[in-house]
Amino acid sequence: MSRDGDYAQVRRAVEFLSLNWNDQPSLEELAEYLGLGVTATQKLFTRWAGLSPKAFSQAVTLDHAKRLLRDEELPILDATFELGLSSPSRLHDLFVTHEAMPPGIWKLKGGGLDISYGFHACPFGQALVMVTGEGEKATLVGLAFCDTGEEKLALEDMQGRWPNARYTENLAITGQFAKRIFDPAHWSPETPLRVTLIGTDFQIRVWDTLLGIPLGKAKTYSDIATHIEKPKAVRAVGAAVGRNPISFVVPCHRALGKSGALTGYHWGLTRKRAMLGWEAGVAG
DNA sequence: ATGACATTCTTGT
DNA sequence: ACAAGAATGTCAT
Repeated sequence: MSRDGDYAQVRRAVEFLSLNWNDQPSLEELAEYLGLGVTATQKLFTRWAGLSPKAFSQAVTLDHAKRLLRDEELPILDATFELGLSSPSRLHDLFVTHEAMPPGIWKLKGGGLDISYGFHACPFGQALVMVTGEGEKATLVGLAFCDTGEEKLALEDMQGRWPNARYTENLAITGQFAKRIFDPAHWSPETPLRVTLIGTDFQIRVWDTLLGIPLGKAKTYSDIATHIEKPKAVRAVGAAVGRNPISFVVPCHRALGKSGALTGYHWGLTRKRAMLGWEAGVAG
């Protein structure tokens, strides 16, 4: 719970670090900017991500981003077989089973779909969770982020994607998902997270590819374009990645520009940096 | 560091 | 059908 409340300050820290990314700010400078003591700053970060401020600022540098890209190692995992089958590097990752929604539903813009939604505090601010189905068959269709006070905008953004669906607030249902997603202790292959992708064919192939990028790794937009056998569609890939309705679970934050630059993020570049830094802590 | 432009796919009209 | 735009990439300056 303290971890969730920390994001407001972590966000300021990440902003500060990316603003001054060229001249490695010292812990003292960071603490001063935050208006905290040096030890309070230390504690804030370890509580938030199990990462010291220094380790965190290293994790969000260009160099580190390039390192994520470099390790060629495995080709992108084929996302269609990930249930139960995992590479070592995936051991600590969030496990997901996913299916694509029949194109008909996409064309109807969510018509006939009942969606429960709810906001929950998470390490990256407020998470908007959207779920269809109940009990065993409940499946995640949307995940968005915003800062406290911007909930309405985020909800409108998401509702605009499937304007014909029926929306009901239901914190009991969405809370289960939130807990499972943001607490690495709940990540396990035995209880994979059920996810349903609603989008065009092209988008789904792109999101499929994203799901195959393990924690602690990243791919460039052109890597992804090559993987779906449309090597020149880099720009269209960027658009599709940005359109991803299940942010974080479908790890769109692991898509980087060829130079390692973070290029863009629908829910704010700062959040993308925070996610990568947080993941560096989870991975280590 | 900045800017022009090539290129592919989605989406709204 | 068509045109605009997108979380890119590359090359020139």
